[in-house]
Amino acid sequence: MARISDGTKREAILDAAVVEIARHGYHQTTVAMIARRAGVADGTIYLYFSNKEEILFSLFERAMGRFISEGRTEVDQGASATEKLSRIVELHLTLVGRDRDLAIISQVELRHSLHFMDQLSRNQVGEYLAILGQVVVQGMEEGNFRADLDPVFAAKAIFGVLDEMATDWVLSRKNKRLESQAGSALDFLFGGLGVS
Amino acid sequence: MARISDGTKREAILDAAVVEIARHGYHQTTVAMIARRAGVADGTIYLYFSNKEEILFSLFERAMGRFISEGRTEVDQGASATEKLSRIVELHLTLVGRDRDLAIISQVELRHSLHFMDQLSRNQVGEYLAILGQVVVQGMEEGNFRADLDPVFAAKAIFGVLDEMATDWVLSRKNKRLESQAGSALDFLFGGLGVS
Amino acid sequence: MARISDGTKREAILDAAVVEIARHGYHQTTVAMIARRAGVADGTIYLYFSNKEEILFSLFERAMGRFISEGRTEVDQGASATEKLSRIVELHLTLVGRDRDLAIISQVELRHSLHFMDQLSRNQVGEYLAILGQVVVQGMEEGNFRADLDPVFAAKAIFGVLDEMATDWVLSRKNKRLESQAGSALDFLFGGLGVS
Amino acid sequence: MARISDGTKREAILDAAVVEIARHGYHQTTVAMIARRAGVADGTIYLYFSNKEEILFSLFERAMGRFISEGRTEVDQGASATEKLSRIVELHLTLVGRDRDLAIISQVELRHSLHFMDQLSRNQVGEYLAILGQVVVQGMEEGNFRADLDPVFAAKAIFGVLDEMATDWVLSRKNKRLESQAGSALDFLFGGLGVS
DNA sequence: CATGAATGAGAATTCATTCAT
DNA sequence: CATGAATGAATTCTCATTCAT
Repeated sequence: MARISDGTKREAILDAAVVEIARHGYHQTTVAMIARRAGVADGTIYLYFSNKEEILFSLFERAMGRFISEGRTEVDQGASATEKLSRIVELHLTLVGRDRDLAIISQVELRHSLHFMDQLSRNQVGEYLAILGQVVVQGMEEGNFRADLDPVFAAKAIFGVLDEMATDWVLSRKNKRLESQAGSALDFLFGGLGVS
Repeated sequence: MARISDGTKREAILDAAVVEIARHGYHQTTVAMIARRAGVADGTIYLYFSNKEEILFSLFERAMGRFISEGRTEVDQGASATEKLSRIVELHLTLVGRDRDLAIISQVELRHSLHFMDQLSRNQVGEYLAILGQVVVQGMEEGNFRADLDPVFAAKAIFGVLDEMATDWVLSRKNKRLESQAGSALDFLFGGLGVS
Repeated sequence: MARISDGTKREAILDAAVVEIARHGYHQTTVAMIARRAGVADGTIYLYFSNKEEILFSLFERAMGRFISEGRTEVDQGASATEKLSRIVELHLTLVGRDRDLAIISQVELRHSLHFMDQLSRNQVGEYLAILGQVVVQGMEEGNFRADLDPVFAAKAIFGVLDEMATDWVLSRKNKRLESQAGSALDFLFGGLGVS
Repeated sequence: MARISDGTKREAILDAAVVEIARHGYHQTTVAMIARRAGVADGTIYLYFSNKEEILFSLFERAMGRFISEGRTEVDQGASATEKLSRIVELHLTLVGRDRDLAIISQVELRHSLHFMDQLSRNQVGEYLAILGQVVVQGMEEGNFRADLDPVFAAKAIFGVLDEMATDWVLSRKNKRLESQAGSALDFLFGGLGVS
């Protein structure tokens, strides 16, 4: 019966869902478990979400919302592509590394099904890739990035590196901060293996 | 009542599982569906696998087996690290791109749960990363790769790029061959964004 | 859709279980059969019992509860041991003979397994034997029962006679009332075969 | 693949069944378990028994066979009823107490279902009760047993006492020999509680 | 006679979702 | 808005039994 301080019951449900799903996995988490942790009745969940899957979607949207808005802020600042990318990388790793439970969900639970990944890819991830692509284009225009790159491909490659780092961090239970590797990441992204 | 194709019944069950799981997702696939497609009785499944999850594990092992053995072959050949990596990248993309159903499973269904990913990561993926790391070390020793790289990190980054490409290919239903992007991938891996 | 008879849904389920299990035996009785007779959904059973076996346990407890409480009442009344035993014997036979379905369960179904009998023996039956033993002790102290008896053994012997009568009554489908044999039983218990 | 020394495969199967059923209970014992212990293939069981239940029946018959034949021998010897009963009681307790596994089966597993108990009661147990009844009649004719007894009832009472002793011995895991209580049993059977 | 791989019917149990209060 | 008791569809897994070899 934990009463929620900050605000809406919807938020409380999402907060509870993050913990339960990160701990037990989406399929092992029952609606009742989420309800109990959120301090509401089972049925109450359905006043805010039309079904269990929508909780997962909403979870993701809430998290991705911050992600993109902050990412876009970086991009919108007048910096150079090099600086922008640096900031995005750091932001990505910082945001993911901030909340392990949420990271588990975004790196593992959210990838449950083709259907689900499709949604992510088409929407939020797609938007994120678009932002990355814009930065790459800018870098090329500024003459700082190689001219022979396909920006769409490069965006995916960047995302791939960051995503793998995040997954690796989730799976290794070390306490090392994820963003501490931002330097190595940028180093690799900027120069690759350094083959001339 | 499809007759067993390649020989053993176990293989037939795995073959059937690939198709059904790729098509419907692991959780929506019932053991009965796999049995029907394999042309065996439901109970027969349990003569070869102790439970449903073990089918998924076995699926992965079978696929990863080829993967690693072929990957190791590339590495064991006396070529330079640059050549080795080229071959590995092509092999990776070719193998994944060869069977879309299997790719769906490896890129999506196999990542069902933390528990499951842990297994993958600790075992086969870990071994794969080790191979990549060795190639990076070799490249550094040969003077072709930058000396300031952390080989472990670089291996993960390479894997991240390839893995993202694979996932992207699975999600985009285009018919474009996955290995056709091997050149772009190598280009990126070798030189990154080209920031000097 | 039989409407609940006595009040609570739990009772309705137990009532239904008595009938079904007596009629078909524990193993041939499905949870669905009990649910249907009780007029509830299958899942509802599990709101009141954690599994099928617990229904059987609860059945027994409910029945044995009355048994012991009434038995103890007899003992607690200030009568002589001879009178007490008479009353207990009559009560035992009357209670068992009152409901043939319940008798089938207590004499047959409840003795399913070592595990199960252990439970019974350690708990309710043990308590019942203790009561019988107390009566025997009292009878000896009053000088009405032989002094050379082991009360613990005597209690078991008494229980054995009553239990065999009950089982015999269940198996013989005659309509003869079980308690009509109380006289013979007491006669035997008091004097045995009359060997001097 | 233990090869059986003494004789028939049928016996080996029954021997194996006694152990497995005593250890795990009838329902938890699979035909495969019995087959493995007997050192035969699953299918072989069905060359000797038409189904699983028949194994249980046969088990009982084999055991009861000795029982009755030895019991009848006692009766057929020219002794007095008092002596006969003494011998029967000792024999009963000795035979049951000789093999705990078999005792578990006869006291617990064999009482699985109404259907099953019916069979027992109508056949072997019925015959055993008949023998006991004859002894009681003889005792009355000899003037050693009370004249006012119903021999049929007395036989059941005697059986009830012995049966309860056997069950009690099975459930109490003490090592005390069952036949060591033959004296107490006879004492009780001959004189009851000694109420005059 | 013996085998043991294959069968497939069968049942307990779970849990997302509803709806009367 | 909130509740939580009730629902009942859905699915894994077991195992007695068969039968081709």
